[in-house]
Amino acid sequence: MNTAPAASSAPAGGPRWLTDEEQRVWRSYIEAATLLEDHLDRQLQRDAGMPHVYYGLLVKLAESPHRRLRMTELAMSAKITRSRLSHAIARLEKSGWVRREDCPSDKRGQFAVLTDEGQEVLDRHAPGHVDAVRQAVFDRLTPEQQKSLGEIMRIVAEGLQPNGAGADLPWLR
Amino acid sequence: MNTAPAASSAPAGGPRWLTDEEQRVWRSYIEAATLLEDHLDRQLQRDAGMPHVYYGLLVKLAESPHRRLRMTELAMSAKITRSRLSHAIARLEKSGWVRREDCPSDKRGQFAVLTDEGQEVLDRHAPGHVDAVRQAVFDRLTPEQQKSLGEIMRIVAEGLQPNGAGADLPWLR
DNA sequence: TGGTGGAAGTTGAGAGTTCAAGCAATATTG
DNA sequence: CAATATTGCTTGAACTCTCAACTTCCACCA
Repeated sequence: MNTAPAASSAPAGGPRWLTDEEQRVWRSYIEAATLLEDHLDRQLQRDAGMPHVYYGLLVKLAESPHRRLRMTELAMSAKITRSRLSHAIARLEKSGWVRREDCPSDKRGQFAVLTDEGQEVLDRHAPGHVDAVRQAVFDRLTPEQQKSLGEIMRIVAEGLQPNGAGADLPWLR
Repeated sequence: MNTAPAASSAPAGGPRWLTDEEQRVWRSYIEAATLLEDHLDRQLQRDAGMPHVYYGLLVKLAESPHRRLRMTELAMSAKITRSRLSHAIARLEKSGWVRREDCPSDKRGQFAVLTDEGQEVLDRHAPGHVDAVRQAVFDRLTPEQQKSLGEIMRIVAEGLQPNGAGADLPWLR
């Protein structure tokens, strides 16, 4: 959803428009990404009572030593801003799935800790979520396509990473 | 962000967990999608004063006959709900980039029409947006990868489409 | 022709996100 | 060691999105 004046590319320094084929690829990407995010959000909101991102946060915590992570680490790992994470953790705390703990070695620091309830919610709804992901993505792709998707997305993600040879951001603002 | 108890898959009817490799692919997808959407939103918000989705709506209108589309058609084409579109068009109307028009043949119907101002905003910011997309995606992928990405995302999108051999939804609720 | 069911679109409230500003604690530097 | 800059995280307001009504109008059919 974004480009195309008339023909393909401009003569010299003008904007390098997307070719028709590039446009088709981009459009497919946007559509799939929109539908997929929407689909997973809806599935998890219905079944587990939280959006997809929040579920992802619980998973990250569950995989971490002592089920805990510093706020900034969690934010970086989930690729979201600290602000967004602050609000998210506040909400997850209200639901009883996460608890905050002070960091002993740095009085500014906070740990987000997965509670037992949080772990239970995760255990209870993981199968349904995996199914949704399978049905929407993996079951429809050949092994080669899956591999390809992984490589492609890894490249794109790296390019947008604060460090990743591309950006100059102090990490997402 | 979502799956993995310990090993790969369960014996019988149990949930089919993602393999380690599938998990890596999925993680890469989520990260790239999150970073990309964030990046484009920020770019467009800064330069053009609207989020990526809204920009996409203007593009759809610009490509349509008489720069207009019925609300439902626009919503379907952009893969968003009617409700979301209603709010979005209200906002774009306030900004002066879109105007609503009654449909003569169906008194319930509304057209969303791109205004001249809207077209100008689009013309003014398209180059910057194309650049952003190129830098983040196309410049980093080989032609084969681009082709592959297109095929993969087309498949995923089709699977989540209301009709597309998969869902039973009255089109997104 | 007058119900009745469905389609088109909107609305408002609640939830989530962004952005800029802010506070407190740590690191750095002269 | 006292300024000063930086880091870690939070906050509130403005904005966007979702969900569940709700209104209006069309289409169908007896």
